[in-house]
Amino acid sequence: MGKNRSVPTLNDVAKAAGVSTATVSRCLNSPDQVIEATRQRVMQAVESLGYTPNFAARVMAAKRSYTIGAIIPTMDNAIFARGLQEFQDQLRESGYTLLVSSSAYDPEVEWEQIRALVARGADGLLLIGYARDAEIYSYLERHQVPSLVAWSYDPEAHRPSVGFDNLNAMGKLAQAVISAGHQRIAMISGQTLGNDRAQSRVDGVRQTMAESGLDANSLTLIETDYEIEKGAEAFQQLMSLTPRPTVVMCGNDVLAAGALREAGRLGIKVPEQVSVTGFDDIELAEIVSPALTTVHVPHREMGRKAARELTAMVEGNSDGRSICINTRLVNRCSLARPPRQP
Amino acid sequence: MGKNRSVPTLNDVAKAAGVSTATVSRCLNSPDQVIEATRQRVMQAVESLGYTPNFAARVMAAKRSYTIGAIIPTMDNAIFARGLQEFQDQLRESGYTLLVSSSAYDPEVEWEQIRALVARGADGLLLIGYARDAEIYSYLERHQVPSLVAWSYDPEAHRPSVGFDNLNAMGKLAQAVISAGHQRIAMISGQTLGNDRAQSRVDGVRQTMAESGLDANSLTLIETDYEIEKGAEAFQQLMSLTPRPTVVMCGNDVLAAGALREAGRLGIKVPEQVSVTGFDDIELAEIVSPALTTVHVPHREMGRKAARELTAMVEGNSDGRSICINTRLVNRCSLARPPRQP
DNA sequence: AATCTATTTGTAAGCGCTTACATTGATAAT
DNA sequence: ATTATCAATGTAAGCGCTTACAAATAGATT
Repeated sequence: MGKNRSVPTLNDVAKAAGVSTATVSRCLNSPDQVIEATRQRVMQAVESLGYTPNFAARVMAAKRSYTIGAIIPTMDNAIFARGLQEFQDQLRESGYTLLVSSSAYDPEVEWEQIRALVARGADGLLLIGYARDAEIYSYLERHQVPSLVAWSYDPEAHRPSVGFDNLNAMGKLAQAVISAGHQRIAMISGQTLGNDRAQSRVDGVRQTMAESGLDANSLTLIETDYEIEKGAEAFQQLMSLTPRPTVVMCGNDVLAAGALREAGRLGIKVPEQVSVTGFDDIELAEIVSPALTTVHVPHREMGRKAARELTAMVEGNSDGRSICINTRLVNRCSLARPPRQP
Repeated sequence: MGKNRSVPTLNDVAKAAGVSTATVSRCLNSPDQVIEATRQRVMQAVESLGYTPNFAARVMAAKRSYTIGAIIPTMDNAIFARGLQEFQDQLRESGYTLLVSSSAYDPEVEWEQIRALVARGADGLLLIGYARDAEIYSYLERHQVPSLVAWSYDPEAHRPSVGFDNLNAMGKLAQAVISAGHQRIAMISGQTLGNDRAQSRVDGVRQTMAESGLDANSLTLIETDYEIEKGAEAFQQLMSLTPRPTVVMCGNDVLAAGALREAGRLGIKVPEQVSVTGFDDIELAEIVSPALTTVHVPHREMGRKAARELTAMVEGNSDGRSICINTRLVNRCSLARPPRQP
């Protein structure tokens, strides 16, 4: 009641309960080491003082934070949302808190965020894609913070990751495109610089073209940011080419949605005049019209498995395995045979 | 070199540079208190040891973290993404780091996240909407953590907020709906329990109906989660009613997108047979077809202003003002006059 | 030359918690 | 009864940093 109005500490609780701070700490962290009667007294004191442990102090003393950090390139569209939500839910079940920050696709910012999270005592980190300065990985190693790569899976990379094979997934889609009869293929990709996922998707298309006897160099490629608006702009450029490509493969559904919007605006019929494909199968893909033919990525499954793997690493139960998540083609309406040659 | 492989501390740096820890600390935090020569020596030591300050220790000693926390209801769709991105960018400019967590629209989880963020030393908190247990606010007060409400603005609530007037905004849209001639109005709302934004939007419609001489009780209301799928389900229910509503006003664009998708599936023409409206004007609104008539919320402006206000509060330059952001109607294609009575 | 002032640096006391180790008391084994 | 064993609790040493205060040094002022 008439007590000091400032935030109560462990010490205050100890005094109120007539025990030592050690006992209070034990009540909170390993209750079975404390006898029932004492525990009740302590908990009552905790309750009545409205005590909440100070995290900074706890982290410092215990060198453990039960916090996992994730740095994603952007929150601005739904690409990472679903997977991350599942990641968080799974972590919560295991008693971890997830802290997220976004790097806006800027490596400098990402560096900064990583330091911030590590300095804050994150027990582990989720990173998107492999491509980043080696210095970052050695920094993490020095600080003994386990990290897991997600959204990418590359058997060659000897670094734990839970993701999917971007190259093959896009390759399969390209296969479908080519078997539909397309030869003049264009692609709107995200920036490939520092983005292995984007790069692999481009490579996937090229590789499949080559395997199908097409000239991989004939791929018309535009790189741009992953934004609807940018997808629209790129599509417009592509449509002004002669001869026009008969299909526009997009690096993800967001770009494809932009392309589709622009097609509507230009009065170009999809898929009758031009086919368009996406990647990710986020909700958007089903909503646009025509609905997108795209690659389905089981984001939730990825999030769940990533959470399991990362907690295992943090708790010393795993050195970091890699898990490949299977993607699959989703045939909807935006891909068809090319129009008859005029 | 042959040094100890563990993480370097302030002390290590001090020794390496031949100064006291205080001097090193000053180099890092208020460089102008240290003479040039010393500073260089210290910075060199910092560099060569690869030193990064331990945040927990710093927070504990300084009682200041330069961290702002935000708890949003969901990351699963784009409603909060744009505003939050701008919020973060603005904070970064002022030297703050943003940590985000999502509550999945669950008050318990929100409570937990708030505690987590406060315990982690967040200097201030951004919360979405007013509606939450009074206990939370008093907890924040006791811990002296300034908090700012966003996405809502209610002159009656005497609590700092940067947001928009949900009631009026939706009221204006209802006005447009009614002047187009609609009388059988249905609404698909988000859950109103514990969500003042959703509640206000419903109230806005009802109030305007009453003012326009319609019976506010005649509003057919379905409450559901803010998901595309749910919007679709609700729309289907609504369409099986007799007489059918002539317009379906949705609590946000996500629900509206679901409604539109379902309309397509059912072969119901929008807006010829039924009109549909949204709220938020996220990118989705422009992409669906027909493009949504909706309420435009300047999310970036809100994010920016919220960041400014919250940092001012944290730095003691403001006791927390409230700022009202103006919304505006966006007329696109999904709202038209009701069909002639059959 | 003596004194004062301002600037730069050092000393050391915490910040609130965890945990290794010491202590206590009770029960079991001899 | 004596000793060994064990569970419950207490004692106190940090964890890595900031900052009030003290000390030292160098000019400026008289």
